[in-house]
Amino acid sequence: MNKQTKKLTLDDIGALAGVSRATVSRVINDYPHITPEVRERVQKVIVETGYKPNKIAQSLASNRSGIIGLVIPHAVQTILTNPYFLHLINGITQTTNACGLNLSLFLFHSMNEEVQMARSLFYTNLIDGLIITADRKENPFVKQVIQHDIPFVFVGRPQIKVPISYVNVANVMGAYLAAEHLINLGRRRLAIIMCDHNTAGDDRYKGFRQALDDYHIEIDPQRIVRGDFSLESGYVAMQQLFPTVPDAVFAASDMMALGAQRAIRQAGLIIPDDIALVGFDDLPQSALAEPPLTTIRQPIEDLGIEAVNLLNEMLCQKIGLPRQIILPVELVLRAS
Amino acid sequence: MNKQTKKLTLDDIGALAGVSRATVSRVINDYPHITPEVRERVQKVIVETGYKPNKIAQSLASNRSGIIGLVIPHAVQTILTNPYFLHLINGITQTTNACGLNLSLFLFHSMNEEVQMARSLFYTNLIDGLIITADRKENPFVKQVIQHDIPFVFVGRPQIKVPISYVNVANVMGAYLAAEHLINLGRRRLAIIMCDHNTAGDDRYKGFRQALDDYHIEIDPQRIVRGDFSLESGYVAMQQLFPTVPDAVFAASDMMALGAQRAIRQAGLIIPDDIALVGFDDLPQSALAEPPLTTIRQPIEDLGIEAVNLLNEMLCQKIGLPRQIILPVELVLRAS
DNA sequence: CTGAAAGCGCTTACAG
DNA sequence: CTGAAAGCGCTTACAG
Repeated sequence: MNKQTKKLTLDDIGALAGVSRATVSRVINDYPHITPEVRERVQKVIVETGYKPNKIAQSLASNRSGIIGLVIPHAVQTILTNPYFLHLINGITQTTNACGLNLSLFLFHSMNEEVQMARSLFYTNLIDGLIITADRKENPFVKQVIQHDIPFVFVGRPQIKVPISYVNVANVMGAYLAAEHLINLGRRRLAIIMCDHNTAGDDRYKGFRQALDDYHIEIDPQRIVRGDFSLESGYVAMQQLFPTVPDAVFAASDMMALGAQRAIRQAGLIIPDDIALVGFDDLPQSALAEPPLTTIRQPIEDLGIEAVNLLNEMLCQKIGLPRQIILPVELVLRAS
Repeated sequence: MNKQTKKLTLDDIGALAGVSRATVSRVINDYPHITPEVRERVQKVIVETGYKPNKIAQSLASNRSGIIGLVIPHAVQTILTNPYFLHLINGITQTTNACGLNLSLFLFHSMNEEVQMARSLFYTNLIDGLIITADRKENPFVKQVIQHDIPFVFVGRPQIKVPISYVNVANVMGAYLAAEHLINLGRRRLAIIMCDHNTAGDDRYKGFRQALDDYHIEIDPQRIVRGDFSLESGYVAMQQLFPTVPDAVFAASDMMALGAQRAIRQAGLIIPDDIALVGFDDLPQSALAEPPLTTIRQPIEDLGIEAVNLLNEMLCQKIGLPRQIILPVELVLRAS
């Protein structure tokens, strides 16, 4: 059955339909000026034979592979515990599937691997464009990619002065909303578990401070502690915070908030009675936490969708200048 | 700079090195019989120019794209909450990177998408081989893929009678170990939260029953309840179990165990004093649970590594017949 | 509107 | 050991 049939080519279809291979190619590529009857005849043969063009040959001839790469710089620790990437990939694949694009995954496990693979990414003509996650401030890909003429879109704001295309969520606004909410709750001894490993952390810190400024609330420097976005670091950070007796804590990520929550529980304190707690991300587990975590929801899946759409427009030459897309966030009220 | 340089071709390198393009191709592909000096001269030019072969052209000429596809049938719910896939992808990319293979991701969001994309997967010559996750018993890909001549490896045991290649963990043995551990703890009122959505669930149930048989322990049918591998389902299942007063529960997945754990805590019971609880998977969050969850660790990352290696051998024609690889699991002692 | 032909950048028998 | 040449299966000016 299928196993024996030789692979059909454009010429075969042309012969069967009584036209040239050029014409078959044109109907496949929706070239407009074709006599309707001819088009129909060809399409009939294509359907009957189940012909599918050889994508590799198409790529070589058209200089377009239809493959985009998702680059996740080495951050294994993060990726393995963080559902963020799953949501992102979900949004991305949804959109590539819809656009007829192929998604190639470049996940690096060491700095070395990163450097090695970068070259083959840029030079081998396999990939039409790149979506790159901006996970750290010092992202070597940022510098490398802008020196080449491969189209790319960052997910998250990269730390760089030149204008480039990226999609991001409103981190500053989100943190502002979180702080404002805590203030509206009547809390005044606000604390923050921040993280300055990437620009998202920076922006969230900025939004938090902005809200305090706007509401003329002072913050004790002792109530500003750092984590690394992980649950463990949130746990430790919260313990550093206890001596300062905060009545409200904003954790710059849900994972850290979940860690803080555990420390709070173990200290015998009640959320939100003793300490109000707000996270950032709205991970699936946050809704399931005990008590459910109030947090800032960011539309991670949409980030993936928008990234692909933006890149796709760049590939179709519809866009010249770098473009930035900022997606809104929202406060999700739960325990606090 | 880089932006202006025209892309080099084999001919360019040949001209620069004073040899034909065929020779350059041969040194690039490590063809053995080449005069050392010629090889060196060519390699020098390649390094100096930073030449990288066009992969698309290589693919067309060699009929080998170097791209393998990871197919995740539509199971969005699962994938989004389950770190399993992240570990798997991590193992897979580690190995594809090392082998010089490219990984293309095929994640489906509906049955319809699955059917549509399947054809282009099989017929467009883009993909050399497939790694397919066997997430459900009714996996339409199983039937489709075996009708084509594309090499493939399943991750997990598919429900099918014909012999095919797959990598799997010792589910039966793992569940046996779990039950045996509970028995050794002196428990006799054993219960199981099972799931029959896929063969992993079946196998775990089987191993559990086997241990009970071997130790001549009866099980009250009321103590056999079902979930769907999710936390919520484990929570609900545990509540069904309370009336049967079990002193030990084996949950066929950590997510279900975590749900059960919550139900147990809310019922005011203590783990392991009142109820011993064992899960299966060893997710990152299981070690962080309160109390830490005793579970069966499965080497998910290794599953990815072995899958790629097996597929790669198939692609290199080193292997003819279908092969099955079963990776060991181990009991991880924590609270229970 | 359609076809003949060149070309995309490689690989690989076939000679020598 | 190395080169000339054909070929992989498409796309796309160029004519007509």
